[in-house]
Amino acid sequence: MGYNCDFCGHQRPVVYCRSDAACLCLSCDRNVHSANALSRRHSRTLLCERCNSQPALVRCTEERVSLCENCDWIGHGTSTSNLTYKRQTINCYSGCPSSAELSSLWPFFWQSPSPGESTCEKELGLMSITENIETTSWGPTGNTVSQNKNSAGVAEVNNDNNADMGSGWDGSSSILELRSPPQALDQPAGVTDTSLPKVSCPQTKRPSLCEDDLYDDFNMDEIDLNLDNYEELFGVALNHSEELFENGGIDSLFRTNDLSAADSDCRGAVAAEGSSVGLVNAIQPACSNGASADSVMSNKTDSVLCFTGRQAHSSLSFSGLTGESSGADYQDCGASSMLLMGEPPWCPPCTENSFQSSTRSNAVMRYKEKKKTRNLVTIHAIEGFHVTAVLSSKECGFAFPSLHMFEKRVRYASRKARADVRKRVKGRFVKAGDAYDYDPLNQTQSF
DNA sequence: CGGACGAAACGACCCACAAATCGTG
DNA sequence: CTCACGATTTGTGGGTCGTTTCGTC
Repeated sequence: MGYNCDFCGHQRPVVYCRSDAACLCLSCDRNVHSANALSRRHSRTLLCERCNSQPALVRCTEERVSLCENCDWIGHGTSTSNLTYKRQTINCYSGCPSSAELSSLWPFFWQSPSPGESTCEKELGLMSITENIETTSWGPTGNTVSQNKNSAGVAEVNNDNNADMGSGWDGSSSILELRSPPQALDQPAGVTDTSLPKVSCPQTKRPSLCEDDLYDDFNMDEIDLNLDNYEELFGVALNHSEELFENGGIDSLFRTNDLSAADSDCRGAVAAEGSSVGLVNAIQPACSNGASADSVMSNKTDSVLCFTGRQAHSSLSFSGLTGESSGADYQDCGASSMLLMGEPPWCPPCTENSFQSSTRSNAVMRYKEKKKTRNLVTIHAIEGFHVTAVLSSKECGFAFPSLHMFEKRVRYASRKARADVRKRVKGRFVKAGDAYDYDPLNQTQSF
């Protein structure tokens, strides 16, 4: 991640593609995401103008700068003057919007002095919309450019917590609003508003999240481990996942996904992001309502909660063979890295440990009991999943640059197919014609 | 309570070779 | 500048082995 376009390497990056985890200039964004129908579905947003590595979530109208969650928190979250900063939520787009539509989506963007001066951006004028009503994989009603026009491209968020707190969570919310509720962005540091409801999505009639909910209803073990097969996870019914969505407040994120079977690869990414984000969102109000940040983040047994998040990711991503995730995964999957930093912006540190020790120990016990079966479920899902989802770079028209998001994703189906049928000796490939002890084709010993 | 021991889990490594990438003319 | 060609690098999966973690005595 740097200060040049990840694709062309010399233009200044302007937008961030979550699906590709790439920072792109507008020209490359257009080129890359017009390659095929799948790439057109990628959800993009502005790049953080401060760190130049993360997708921007908000636009500070005072400083006229687009900021990611981290930079926004660093710049405003700890400052008492953050109340004076007026910020706007930055919406995503997909497809290949024209310059006019981009300007409609991000009116501030074209006022900004930084982007748009290169020939790269001038090409925008030649852009043609092939899917101007292209729906993304995220929004319940289709997070489209046209949809965003209704709100002038921005969902204005004041620092008044009471002002339209739930606007980002209604049926027309955009992906960004789903990921980062306005109250999380603007809630002053160190303030725990006990008047806030316990639900993460006040207007979506989600069940309240109490401490027990955190363990019982929201424990991924209760959900993903019951999956008999991976189809159940990504099937139409989504029976078990329903529980996740109900409890995590991301139901609308998935139900309306109209992804084709051919796009199942992206579907995995959707699941990964959605799951983690939902967890973060659900954890947030729980913390802000008395659950100590320290109890969540720092103790040895804090793994109860942290692993819950890890579970959500590893179980649904269908790519992490190890079943565990690194910190980078959280970054990539869209979850706030604050979760890893120990001081989430929505959860000011406090010393009181509000978790009952017995409750925690019970949760630990449940975790340990189910730990063994977890990986089996995940691996089964992986085996049946990426075989059908993988496309080679030739088949796709371009290489996936976001491989670090899912470390074990197969990049080249042809190589996998060859490796699958290659003869081995004790797991190692052998030269063609040599004696072998394992033939994947007939599964018999040839000695 | 702490050390010793075994079991389980985990990750790194290896192999051949076609495909992808790079460098040169 | 484009193309062709050779050299180099990459990536793929199953088994093995060393290390770490966990549980029991």
